[in-house]
Amino acid sequence: MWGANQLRRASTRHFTALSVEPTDNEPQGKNVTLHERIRKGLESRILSGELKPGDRIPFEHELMEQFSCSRMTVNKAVTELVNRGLVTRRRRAGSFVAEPPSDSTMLDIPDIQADLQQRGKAYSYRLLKRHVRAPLKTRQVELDLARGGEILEVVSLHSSDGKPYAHECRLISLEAVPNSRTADFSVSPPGSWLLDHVPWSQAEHRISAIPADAEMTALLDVPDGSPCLLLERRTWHDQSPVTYVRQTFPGDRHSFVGAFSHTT
Amino acid sequence: MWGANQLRRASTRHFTALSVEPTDNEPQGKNVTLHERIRKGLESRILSGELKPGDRIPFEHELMEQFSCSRMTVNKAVTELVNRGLVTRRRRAGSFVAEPPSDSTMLDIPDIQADLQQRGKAYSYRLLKRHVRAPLKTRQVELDLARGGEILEVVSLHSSDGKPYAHECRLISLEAVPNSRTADFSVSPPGSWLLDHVPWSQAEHRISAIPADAEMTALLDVPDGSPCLLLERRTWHDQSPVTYVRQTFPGDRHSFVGAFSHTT
DNA sequence: GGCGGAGTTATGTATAGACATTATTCCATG
DNA sequence: CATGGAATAATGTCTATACATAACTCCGCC
Repeated sequence: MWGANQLRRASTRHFTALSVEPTDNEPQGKNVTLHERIRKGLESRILSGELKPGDRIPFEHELMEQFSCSRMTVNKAVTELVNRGLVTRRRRAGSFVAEPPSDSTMLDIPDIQADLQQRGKAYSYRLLKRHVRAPLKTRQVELDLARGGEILEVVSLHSSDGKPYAHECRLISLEAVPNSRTADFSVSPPGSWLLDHVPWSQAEHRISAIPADAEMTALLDVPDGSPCLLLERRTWHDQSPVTYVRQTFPGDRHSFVGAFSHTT
Repeated sequence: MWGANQLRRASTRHFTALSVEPTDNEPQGKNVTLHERIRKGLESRILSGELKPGDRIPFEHELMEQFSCSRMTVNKAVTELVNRGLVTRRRRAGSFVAEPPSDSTMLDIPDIQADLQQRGKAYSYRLLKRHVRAPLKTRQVELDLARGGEILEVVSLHSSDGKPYAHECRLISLEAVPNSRTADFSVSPPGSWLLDHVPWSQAEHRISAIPADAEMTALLDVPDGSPCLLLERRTWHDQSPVTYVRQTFPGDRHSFVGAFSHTT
């Protein structure tokens, strides 16, 4: 009935991490509880990428020994990580780093693919441009990404049933993701590649409405000046910028839909 | 630097509640754990409005007795409610239903007020129209809201530093919120009134880009046909529709910004 | 070989008790 | 009357233990 994209997994529990953060090497005075220290220790190992999705985290009895505490305490820490979606547990087998949620349409384009297919549409993708270049000195976003090095620019077009669905211009930090230099983006979009290679990232989104310029008019097949939805997203991994993407959707054909609740 | 509105507290942990739900009168077989039953019991009393923000929930020793279980078990249940933001605790005093978060700009207009003031802008509000009417039979949204009765329509304009900021057309279910019939919306917007009177609601959002029509051109002071951001929101309380709102922002002046994270 | 059951292991839930912390009440003393 | 301090009552954390449950391993019997 309301249809269109889903805006899911949009949570801001940790959004402060984008500005300030406590450097993690167990500082903060003394009044940190034990289960919190255990949780934060595991959490930072997961978020930093040391423990990757699918990896087993230490058994509860190992953590008991390591922190010389009771099982209830480590259980509380791990249970909290399960609640936050970072960990899944399997009886007899152990506890494992969870796969990052893939239903975050708002977070990345490739889910448009799943979304479209769910609604019986054909998804297709076309690479328009791909090159490595220096950041523009006038664009702070590009300088942040480059961090002294170069950036990879990937421009592409996503289509639904053969009709243009979204235009995407993406910048990737070669500093943060060096092996993106040799990745193949001619078949699948960079978004899905990044999701596989850089899980557990934070993102900042900006949605606005803009008129179609000459380029969009041609690529998206819309009248000149017609309203388009512009979605900009900057993504970080472990405090360092990873990618910036600018996606343009024809405004009359698409919208972002999401369900929210006060209750978390 | 990125400025603009904040898209906060946007979480979808419970978004399935909008479609299916388990009616709550403790069904589901037998394999429901005790702390879950305790938590759900309190949760439904809070979400239904029986326990309002500021109310004290039973002491842990009372819950112990009521469910004849140990304190650790009720503690686990209440701790989970704290994690979800439904409850706050004060030593010696007890545990209380939390105030609903007010930083949810995306969820309601009145926070634009706070947002603007924070950035040194003057916020003003003007009521354009207000009347009670029957739902249009051709609009499913209005029929859902009315539930056999009438609906209240409130049209208003929000301004920043004297310049139009957003146009708002709101429908309120007189069935779900009967005392809105006599509420005064000439000074403060209906959004903030509703937040005070119907806390703990769920909402479904839709963001799209549309061209300004003649009415918006005049009210928002933008060129004819220029892109506008349209935010539609339907809100439920305890499974029943409360309000539908349609907010139009000049696209060149505003955007929605939010920070997200995979990690919850 | 394969099938089934016993044992093993790690998580899942719950208990009873201990001590700490915080904030309130209330009383005694100056 | 004010003020300091003890008693009190709630949550905050942690322990040691128990039993349940799921899933895997291994071994023996047909």
